[in-house]
Amino acid sequence: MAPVFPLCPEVAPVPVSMPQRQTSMREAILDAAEELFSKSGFRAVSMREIAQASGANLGSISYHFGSKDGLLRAIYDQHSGPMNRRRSELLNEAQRIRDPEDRLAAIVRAFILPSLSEADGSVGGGARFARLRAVVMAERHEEAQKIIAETFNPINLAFIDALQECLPHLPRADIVWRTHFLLGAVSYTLINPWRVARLSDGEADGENTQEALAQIVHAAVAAFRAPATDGAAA
Amino acid sequence: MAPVFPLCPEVAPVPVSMPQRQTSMREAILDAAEELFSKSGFRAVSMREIAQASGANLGSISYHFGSKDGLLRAIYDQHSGPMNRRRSELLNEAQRIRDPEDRLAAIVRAFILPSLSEADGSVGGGARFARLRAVVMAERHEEAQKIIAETFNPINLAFIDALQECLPHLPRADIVWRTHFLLGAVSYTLINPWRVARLSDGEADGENTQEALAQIVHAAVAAFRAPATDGAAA
DNA sequence: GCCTCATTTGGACGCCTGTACAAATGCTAG
DNA sequence: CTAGCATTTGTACAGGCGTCCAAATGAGGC
Repeated sequence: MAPVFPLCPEVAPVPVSMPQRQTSMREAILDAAEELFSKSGFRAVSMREIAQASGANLGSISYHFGSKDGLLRAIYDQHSGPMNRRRSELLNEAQRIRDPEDRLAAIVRAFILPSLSEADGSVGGGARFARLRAVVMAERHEEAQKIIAETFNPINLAFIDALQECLPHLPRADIVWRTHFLLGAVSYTLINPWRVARLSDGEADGENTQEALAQIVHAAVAAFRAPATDGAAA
Repeated sequence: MAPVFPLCPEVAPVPVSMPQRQTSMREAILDAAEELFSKSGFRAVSMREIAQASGANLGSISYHFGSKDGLLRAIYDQHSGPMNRRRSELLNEAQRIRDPEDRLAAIVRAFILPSLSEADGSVGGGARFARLRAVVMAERHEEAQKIIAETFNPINLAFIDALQECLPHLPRADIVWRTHFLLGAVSYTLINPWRVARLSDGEADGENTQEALAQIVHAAVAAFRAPATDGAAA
């Protein structure tokens, strides 16, 4: 017997209005799984942990998602649509800016904002999902990498094209490299937010989204504005 | 086992003297474990896989290292000394440069070169170990994070101090942030070297150490040279 | 009322995990 | 050659894992 969690989050000591999302068990499982995966990675979290955290039965997870991989894919399906839509909108907005300097900064911001902001129109916000992506990517989980590539490569290429338009003098390879570094900086910040605070003795705060966003945009814009990298400069 | 990373162009075909290391079983286990951990992370690799890859018996691993955590710590112990020594040397060298512009670039290079180069004076080179650190760090393995912080924070702070000396006008928080981004870019490149090639249609090569080093140093120097980030600019 | 279908439940399955340990082996010194 | 110690071997263990399934439960249409 496992009488740990009798009944669930829905009829629990919750007031009335806010927790509207917890209608179905399926969503509770998705939410709990995303939370746990983003915190500890994919492999380290067991289906039993997810079951307990969501108040669902172990078998219900299999019933709704088929397998652990299926659960992961469902999480991606839930988020990739809204996130990419948001990024497209922001990119379009940014591209309408005439001044190339301002446009560059706006594009960079549009590129990373949906990954850093807490609200992206879907449950849990974009930051948690972005952290999940970063952590799972680092695990080199094959299925996840395939999904990520399929889902995010097209929009990433659109951003690279937009950047190329701002910086016509740069070889495309340089732009790709710097975009890659930008993604790395975001990932690293999402995975290890506390490191900034530790290295700065609390002067900087890695968990402050606004601060992180301002710092990263500023640094990235400076990097993009640098002249072409001479390969022989090594 | 499969030689998966053809990353290094510099000292590849050494004929006679190098591969004498395989004398003891203990070293064979360390080598195989580092290889596997750096490729797939800590949790995903079982002791049985390590045993098979190293040609050792499962029990021998317990005998030499006590536990799986012990094995991980042994890997860190093997590398952290040489790597930090190398970084200190390079930092000292860099700091002797008079011209602040050249000095900045040299410091950045000294900061990351031991993590990217294949040879750091210890078995397997620094790149594999750095990749291991990046992957394990992303797994949020507690023991590993403790070890990493203990081992690398002091030298990281030394680098930050050196950078501050080159850039006295910058608030320390800005320097910490940009150093953090630099680490993120390196980690991301080590974890996903192929992404650069995919995004650039092969025009850029993420597995080419020299190219990666040149690109990352160039971008980072530009970022460091940027004026202070105004917090209100968000 | 009953029938139906979606969901939930508890448990079982086989496999794999890290660890422990007694026995066998190999090497080195006396 | 033999004694002693370091190392290697094979195996056993207890427990966690993802998956699967038959039975129980629930709610809505007739």
